[in-house]
Amino acid sequence: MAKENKTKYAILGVLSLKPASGYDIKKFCDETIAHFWQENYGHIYPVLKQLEEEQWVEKKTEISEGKLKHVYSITARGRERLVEWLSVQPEVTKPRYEFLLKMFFSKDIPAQMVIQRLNESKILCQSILKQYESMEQKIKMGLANKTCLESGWAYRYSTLRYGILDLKAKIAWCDETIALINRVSNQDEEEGL
Amino acid sequence: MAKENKTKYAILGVLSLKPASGYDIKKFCDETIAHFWQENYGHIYPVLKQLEEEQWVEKKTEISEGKLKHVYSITARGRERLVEWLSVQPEVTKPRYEFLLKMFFSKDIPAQMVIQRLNESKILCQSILKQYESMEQKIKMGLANKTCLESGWAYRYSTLRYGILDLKAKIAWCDETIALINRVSNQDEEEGL
DNA sequence: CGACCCATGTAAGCAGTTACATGATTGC
DNA sequence: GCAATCATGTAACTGCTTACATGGGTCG
Repeated sequence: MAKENKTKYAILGVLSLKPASGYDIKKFCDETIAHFWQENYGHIYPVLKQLEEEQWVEKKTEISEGKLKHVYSITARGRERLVEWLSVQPEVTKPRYEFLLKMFFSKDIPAQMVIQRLNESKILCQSILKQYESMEQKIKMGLANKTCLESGWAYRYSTLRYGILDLKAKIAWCDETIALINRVSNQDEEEGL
Repeated sequence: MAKENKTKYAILGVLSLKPASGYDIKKFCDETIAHFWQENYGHIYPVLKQLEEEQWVEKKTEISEGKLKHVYSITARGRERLVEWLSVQPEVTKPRYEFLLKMFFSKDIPAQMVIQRLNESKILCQSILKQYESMEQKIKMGLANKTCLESGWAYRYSTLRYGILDLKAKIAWCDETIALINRVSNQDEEEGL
């Protein structure tokens, strides 16, 4: 019943790269996979406890510089589960796009307001796209220097590429939608005269 | 605290078009906005009750052909709330893409399996794209016949266009990612020799 | 001395999903 | 007679979010 807990596998994935604490996991999510995945402490810590009970991960408590740190590492059993999960074709995610919901019902607000919102969205997308593209450049330079040729770079790179293609599509959509609404609302005015 | 209930506004939006029962609302979601929004009875009915208490909607009980039907219509107050919600720039949705999460951590499964999954995704996207494009054709024909020139068609049309551009981007991404993984795994083999 | 990062966790609570329960009508 | 569609709801449950609580270290 209800949805499957995907946080489990996200944590398992992060730990498959190297052992980490709850804090480290959160940081990794924010710094590296934030464009398609988010986690928060309120979910990470309880799920880590759960994973420990299921023996998918192991806890080691370290004390360095007076600071307490719980470092978790993936077990053999955990690695099996991870591979099992990786091997299953993911279900199609059916996200709920609030901005499209608003767009769909927007006839009751002024067209100029809708266009303004679209422009704001477009500008935001463009700025994120710039960031992604500079990340892409860095990866490409690294490749040229052969400094990041460990196995798996291509998978990580592809998720960035997804972000880039997705943003470009969104920007194109904003452009064509602005043009469409302008055309239609001008037409309405002419008919109104 | 917690997330805002967006179902409220989705229902309000549907009722702003015309009065409907819970059943009708569900049907509308499935038939018309399913590509970016889903609802289920387990949420619709309780939220309708809530909206009635807040006097955003009104209930009228009809009995036709022995069947009980609760028809809800939006009130003036409800329309105000809807316009208020429409006027606010939606937050950027940060969806969790399970397929990208898997992709990111895929180095532990065979490259050929990843490619197969990508191919399956691509084929699925293509078939949905075909459906969307035939819907688009119908709308365009309707426009030519001037049969659907009520205000607001452009907004609904734009949501379909979003679906189309999005799917095209996904298909392009599948293609380039398959090519990338093929290139990298061939390279690995050569180095292995 | 205040801001910021490191570090760990709990509690409350809503949103949303799935399964269950019920029954009439229509059409093959 | 059986499946599908119309029609309304409830119950149980989980996933995830947000706010709260706490405390040490570092740097300007």
